[in-house]
Amino acid sequence: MLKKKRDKGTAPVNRAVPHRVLRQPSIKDIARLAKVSHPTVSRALQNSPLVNAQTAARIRRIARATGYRASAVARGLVTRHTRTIGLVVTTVADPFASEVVCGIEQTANEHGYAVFLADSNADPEREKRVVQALAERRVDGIIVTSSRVGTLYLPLLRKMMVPIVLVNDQHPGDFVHSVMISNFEGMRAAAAHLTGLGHRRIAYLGDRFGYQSDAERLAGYRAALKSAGISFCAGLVVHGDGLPEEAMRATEHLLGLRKPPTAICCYNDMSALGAMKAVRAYGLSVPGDVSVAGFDDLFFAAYTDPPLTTVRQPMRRMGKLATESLLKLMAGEQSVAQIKVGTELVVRESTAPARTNVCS
Amino acid sequence: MLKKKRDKGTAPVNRAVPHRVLRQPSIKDIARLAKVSHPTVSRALQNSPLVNAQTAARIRRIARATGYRASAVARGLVTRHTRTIGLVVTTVADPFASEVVCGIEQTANEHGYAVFLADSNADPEREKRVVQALAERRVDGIIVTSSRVGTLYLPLLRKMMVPIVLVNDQHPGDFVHSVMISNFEGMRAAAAHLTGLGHRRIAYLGDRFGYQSDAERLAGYRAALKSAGISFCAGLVVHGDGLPEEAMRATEHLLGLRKPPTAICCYNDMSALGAMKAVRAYGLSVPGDVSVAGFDDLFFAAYTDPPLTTVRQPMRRMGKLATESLLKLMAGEQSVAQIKVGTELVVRESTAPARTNVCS
DNA sequence: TTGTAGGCGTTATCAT
DNA sequence: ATGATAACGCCTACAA
Repeated sequence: MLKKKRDKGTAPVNRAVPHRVLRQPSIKDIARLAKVSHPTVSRALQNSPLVNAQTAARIRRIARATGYRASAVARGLVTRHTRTIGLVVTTVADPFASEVVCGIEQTANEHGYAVFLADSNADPEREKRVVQALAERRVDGIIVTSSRVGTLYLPLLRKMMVPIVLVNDQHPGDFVHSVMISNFEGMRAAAAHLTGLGHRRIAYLGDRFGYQSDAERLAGYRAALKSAGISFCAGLVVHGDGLPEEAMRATEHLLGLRKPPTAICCYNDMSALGAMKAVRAYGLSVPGDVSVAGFDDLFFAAYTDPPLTTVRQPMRRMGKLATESLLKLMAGEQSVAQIKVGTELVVRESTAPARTNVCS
Repeated sequence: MLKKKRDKGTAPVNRAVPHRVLRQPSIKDIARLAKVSHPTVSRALQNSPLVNAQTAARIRRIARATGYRASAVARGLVTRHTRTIGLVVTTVADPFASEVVCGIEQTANEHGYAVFLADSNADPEREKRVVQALAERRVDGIIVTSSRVGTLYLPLLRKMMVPIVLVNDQHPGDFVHSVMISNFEGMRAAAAHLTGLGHRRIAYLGDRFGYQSDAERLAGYRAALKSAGISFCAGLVVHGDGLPEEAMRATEHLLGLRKPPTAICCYNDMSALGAMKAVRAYGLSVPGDVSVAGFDDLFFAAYTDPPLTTVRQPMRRMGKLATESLLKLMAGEQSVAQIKVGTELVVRESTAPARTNVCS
């Protein structure tokens, strides 16, 4: 029986908490059982060719029988890398983030890396704290998704001396490594789709916390307008916070305009959800009276009524790309600094030709 | 400058990968700088009263200046606990799971614990592997959410000697610690709401992978029927996989029945999403022709058209409760074995009185 | 109040 | 092919 050494001689009563008094077998235990030295056990378990096949087999058998698992923490101490990455996210409880997280976790896992999940709640202070915590845990690399504070703790990240990859960060980055979505092209495609449908009064419903991505999408929207010969109207640009609730308010404002828009380009699908609800609440119909387009193509986009026309972001793949980039960096290789991934316009039924009598 | 010792004498060129050749400062570095011994540094940084206030201040200043952060891996080796918990989830890319994960992460973080996120993809083999990986990393405890294979690797978990808490596991558990939702009462309330509205032909759209929870919800549905004096009709029970797509198919089947239901109780909101779409596609309206009720109250429930009547699960709180339970267990305290959390019926607009001419 | 010595469970470097 | 021995960075006695 394996007991903590410090308990020796004290007849340790197993009181309700077995896991605190018992110890997992160590490499030395296995060595003793196999009548070899610990290094030999270590070698055998790593399938080193240097060890006799029979001894190796015996050692492995014993290891399996005892349920021995080498301690990654002890190994990490000596090898100086933990095969662990830190993943900082504003919140997992967001369908966009959770898809990215999923892609990251999968890829990391496939390469033998474990991931520490850290939620920042979009709170800069908390974000700094969690990064500190990751540093203490000696992660080999860090991925930060949709950080709203990128630049804020940039020096902090620098000091950690581990590679970092950003996914869709919201700040104009002097950061070396990141994977970003084609915000400009994506939104331009959505807006162009709308102008192609004959819409002339098209609104943009942005995200005031989106910074970089919001600016790029707005620019894409303006570019599409320009191409269609439609002059930009600042009054048709409103901002929510990327969530349905605020998007409803912003949409109500739009609908109350003397000359309301016949179409709305939303920063993301969450906003589109709110926009559609607001249009209905106003007694109008989507897309009969106003067309609505989203951005992201979250799972629910195909199930709204009407199904949402939106710009697809390959979220899982973005997570995968970020992880692969980080993996390279951690291996000491070079990696593309700015990975840009393309979007795809998914036309569903929330957008329709503008009604001619409404056109300006 | 701190360099890896092994590089000494070799004039190490800093080639593109600073983090592999540099080393983070260790406690000894700080000790040298502060002209004290390492234990003193250790004590100072832990705010031990045993160390002179001025020396402590000086040490802390130096530590801060150098960006020193004690290595959690070294500490873990000696203290024999890592302040780390493992979180196994079938997939994070699921709005239900991600809410629970969020609650867990928050609570763990507040208590100084880091969480390893492990995705099992509902694959038993993969689930076993990730648990092994967690064992190697010497997590202090494990939370498994919505496991479909609970019993399968139960012995494995036993061997790890760390406490485990399950959240909504899908297998009748002989597991000691878990937090579960009141499936029976929740679904009974939803179905009772429907019978109260005058519905007599009410269908149940379940989840064939839900096992335990599906069985309980089905039982709740049957209980409500019984209370209303409605005899159970097996033909009105269909099963999807908890996702919209399959729910659509199941709903189409229901709608094609000679005597189709006027209301559908769905296993979860995702299924309800599909059910509503199928009803519309069939040329019928929700709730005009058929009422639809969900379960979970995911964020989109308030934004569907019509807004979804559903049974709320306090997902974040469930995560919090699970974590608190695990925290107690890890501290060697007792904890309630089976925590049951209540639901709340949220009546929105996807349910309405049955049309009298349709009643049987 | 501080320093010295040992050990946590591995891997790495030498011998043999 | 195997075994001593020494790190890794920290904490915890115990000694001074």
